[in-house]
Amino acid sequence: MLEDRRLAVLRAIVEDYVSTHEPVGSKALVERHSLGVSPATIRNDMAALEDEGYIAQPHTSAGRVPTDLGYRLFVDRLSGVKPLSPAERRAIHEFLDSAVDLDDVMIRTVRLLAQITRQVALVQYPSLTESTVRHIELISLSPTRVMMVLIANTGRVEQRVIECSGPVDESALADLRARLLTAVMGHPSAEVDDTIAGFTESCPPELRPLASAIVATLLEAMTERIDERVILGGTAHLARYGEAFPLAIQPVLEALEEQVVLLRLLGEATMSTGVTVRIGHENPVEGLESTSVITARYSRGNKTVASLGVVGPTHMDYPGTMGAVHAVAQYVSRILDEQ
Amino acid sequence: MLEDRRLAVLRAIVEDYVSTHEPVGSKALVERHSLGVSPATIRNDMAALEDEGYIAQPHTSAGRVPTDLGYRLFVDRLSGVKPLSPAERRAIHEFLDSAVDLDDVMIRTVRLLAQITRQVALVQYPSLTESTVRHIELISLSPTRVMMVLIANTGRVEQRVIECSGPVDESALADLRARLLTAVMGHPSAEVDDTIAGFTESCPPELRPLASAIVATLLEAMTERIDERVILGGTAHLARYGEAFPLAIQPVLEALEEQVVLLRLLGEATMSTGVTVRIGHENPVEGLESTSVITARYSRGNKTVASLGVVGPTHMDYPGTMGAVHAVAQYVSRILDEQ
DNA sequence: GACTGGCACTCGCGTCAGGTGAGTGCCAAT
DNA sequence: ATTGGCACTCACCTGACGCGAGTGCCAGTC
Repeated sequence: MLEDRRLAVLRAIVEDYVSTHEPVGSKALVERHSLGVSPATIRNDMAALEDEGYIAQPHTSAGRVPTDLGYRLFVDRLSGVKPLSPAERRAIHEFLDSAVDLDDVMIRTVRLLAQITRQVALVQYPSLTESTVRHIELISLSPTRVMMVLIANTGRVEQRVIECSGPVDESALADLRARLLTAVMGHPSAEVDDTIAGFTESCPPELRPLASAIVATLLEAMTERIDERVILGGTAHLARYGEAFPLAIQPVLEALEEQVVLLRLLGEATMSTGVTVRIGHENPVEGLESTSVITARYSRGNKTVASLGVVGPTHMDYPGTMGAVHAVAQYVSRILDEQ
Repeated sequence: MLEDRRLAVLRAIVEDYVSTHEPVGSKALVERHSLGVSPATIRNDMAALEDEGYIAQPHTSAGRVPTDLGYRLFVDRLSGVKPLSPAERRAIHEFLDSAVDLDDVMIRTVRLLAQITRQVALVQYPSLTESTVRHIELISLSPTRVMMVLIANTGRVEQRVIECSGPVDESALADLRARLLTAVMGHPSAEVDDTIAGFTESCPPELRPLASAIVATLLEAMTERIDERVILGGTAHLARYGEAFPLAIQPVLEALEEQVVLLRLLGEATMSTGVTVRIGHENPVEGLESTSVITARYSRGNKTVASLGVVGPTHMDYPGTMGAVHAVAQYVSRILDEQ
């Protein structure tokens, strides 16, 4: 009972602080929420919450502000995931449905997510490891240069140029292409390592130098570039906070420019299902200590392929943002399935 | 003579203001630059410069600050383009030389440019119109879906998926591919419109439906997506200005998120040679009224293919930035030529 | 034992006055 | 044309002051 009200107070504090961005005091709290008790009682609860580390005062004689720990408790126990309105769902659907190819889906997704959450949005391209090889094409650019185009079933395309030691004729290339296709087509990229193991040796001797160059490039494309691309949108929202807030935007912008960082943010979401929330210091990335990151995985069929999410100040609307991220991830999965 | 000194004063004001970011007064001016006259004289010159609109006072009893017009005069008549140091040139060369493909060249370029100018950098992908078609590949993804991959001599690759009304067999596809190649290979993309004019009719009747779908997609890829991609780097530099400066970063970030805007910035550079500078209100883009944009074209062979540049506050180091943009454009051209 | 009203205390913040100094415009003198 | 001198203007800093929101604590009540 007592415990219950304390949690209700915490919830009220988080909600008020998120909407006003100002420290919230006991009096304002009883006015805005019908808690049925007096400010003095609230003060006692607040003191307890502060002892336990869920809230803090910026300075004596100021209201309370939730700590990272407070947000954590709020997210874990006090709030659900706010579903989007039917109108919003419809808007998402229409917006994403008119995408023409994978690039377009990704770009539209990142814009959409930034727009509805009013935060910085991140979208990771479908990963090659989780996808299967749909086609490999070898195209001769010049006598000694071959371009390899790798197409995954997610629609993603990787291209690589291979420099050959000697001239390559078209028929050899066609032969190799056919052999490669039977070796890897339909296999998950992750297995290509294995399926391609004896490939070079299985070719006639005169093709082997080229074959081994191609295999090397293929493996490189498969492993090194995995998950490589993340796109970013809505960075302008970072500047919306009227300065002064504990959100110096420079380190955040710097962090967001590093692909590696973005990949860590999206990749380390452990929960395989649902929405992952990382709050303030829980973030593994320097520069993002005062931001929260909300991510969700999206999938193709029943395979998880990649993640998307948003980055915003710790004092964000968690239920709403989580709902939006979740919904967008679902819709992206649906779009990918349709293709 | 008198005219000469006035210009020298303007130059000194611009230089001081750029380095200190504080309004510059007559006394400080004679101290820092050996102008050989007294502060009072300088004050007269300043009054004249103010009348002519080259400088302004933020408020009475403050020093002077250059206006957009002042910077314009400075750039046009008072400053050259500062060449980079040999060390910098070497660094550029090494950094760009290790790029492995076109994407890599672009990404490295934008990072490099952002780093050496300490501004926001823009790099446009080589345009298709200015390039020639090196290869077209048709790949069947499923019985009714064909992917077209278009490769330009710049290394740029465009892919499109074509939905067919009925099933397509491999041999028909191979036939079409061969016909397409003879029709457009080696032609500048701009001419493809013409060279492809009678293509559909030249095919045997049973291929025509597919042929016309492919031609439509090809033309669309050629025209609609022309120049489409610009990449951005170093946005964190925007946050470097200690607030308060007449550079509200939110509108700038918003403007920079629009591909259309970026393309206008890079595309409208009229001078075909050298470096283009657009200062403050000269910018055609809303949100960038208090920034300057410095761009240069880069080329492949002797054909201009696209532009790159930087965006920064009007009070930037023009000679240095112009030098850097120019040098990077040159190096990118060289890299493209080598490929 | 939980809740409440009352009360003294803290301290950030906005306002105001006064002083300082950089910078200016003007003018008479050279 | 240039210069030194001089009065004037403001932005900015500083310290004093009062206000008010918010707190912690305590004694009293149900």
